[in-house]
Amino acid sequence: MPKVFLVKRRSLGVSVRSWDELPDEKRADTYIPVGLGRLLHDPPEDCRSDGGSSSGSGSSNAGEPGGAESSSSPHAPERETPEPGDAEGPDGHLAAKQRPVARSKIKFTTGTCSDSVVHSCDLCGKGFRLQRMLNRHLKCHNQVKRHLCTFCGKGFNDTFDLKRHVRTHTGIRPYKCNVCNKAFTQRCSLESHLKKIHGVQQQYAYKQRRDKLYVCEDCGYTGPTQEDLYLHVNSAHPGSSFLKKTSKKLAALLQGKLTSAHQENISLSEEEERK
DNA sequence: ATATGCGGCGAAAAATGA
DNA sequence: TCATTTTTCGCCGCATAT
Repeated sequence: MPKVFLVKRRSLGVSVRSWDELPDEKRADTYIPVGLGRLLHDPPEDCRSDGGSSSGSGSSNAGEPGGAESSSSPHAPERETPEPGDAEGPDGHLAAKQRPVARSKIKFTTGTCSDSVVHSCDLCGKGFRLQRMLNRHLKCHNQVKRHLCTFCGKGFNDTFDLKRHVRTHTGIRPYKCNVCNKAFTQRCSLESHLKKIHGVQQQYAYKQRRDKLYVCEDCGYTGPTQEDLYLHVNSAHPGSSFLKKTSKKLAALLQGKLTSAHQENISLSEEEERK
């Protein structure tokens, strides 16, 4: 398991987080911050750009055990040519890139030392079993972030990281504590809360997958299955991009169900009418 | 085979309480 | 001011979709 070391840098911006107007019970699941509308037009300091999230600009290296090299700026690769349509938001990627860095998490790695490792990163020496893992890792060294937050312009390498970030703007908190009803945006936050506050230890092995929760990013609705979520989105948010992204297979399957259910309803109502 | 999505870990930063 | 809790996010492993 590779060891990583995070180096702290003083935050430059002032936090905009302000959920204290509402009690947790009320902001559970979904809470759209009052200032969101304003935020869209006037992004606060803290939410500005990435720039440096991981590709820290000139942070000091606070000691690197094992002599691994920093994965960030000192050896940062030349900027890759952005792919077409890549990181070019509606208001332009440049705008996002020019914003000052609010927070910096520079991750240093010592690399993985294993015989099975065949693909190693030229920039930080980290090794991976699979080429595709290395390919993805290389994005960490890239200062251009492909996925931009439409609310604040912050960029991410990973779509899921962006999705997760967006919840801080939409206030969607799918993970609810069943003891005190407090809600969290991430499962690990909930689990940490359960452990520290309620002394509830999760019955999962290291890295064991939990039951997947299907979350509607439009309203915070959570369902136990993908089908359940699809049906919800289909009826509540017909224009949602989720529907476009749903796999064709599942969509066709569910559409079939919907249609047959619909036809069943029609024949039922026709029958009732006849009566 | 490759790309994408998601879950999970872990750590920094921020918030909150004593 | 310090300790504790919560929030946020970087990045890796795995599963699934393309």
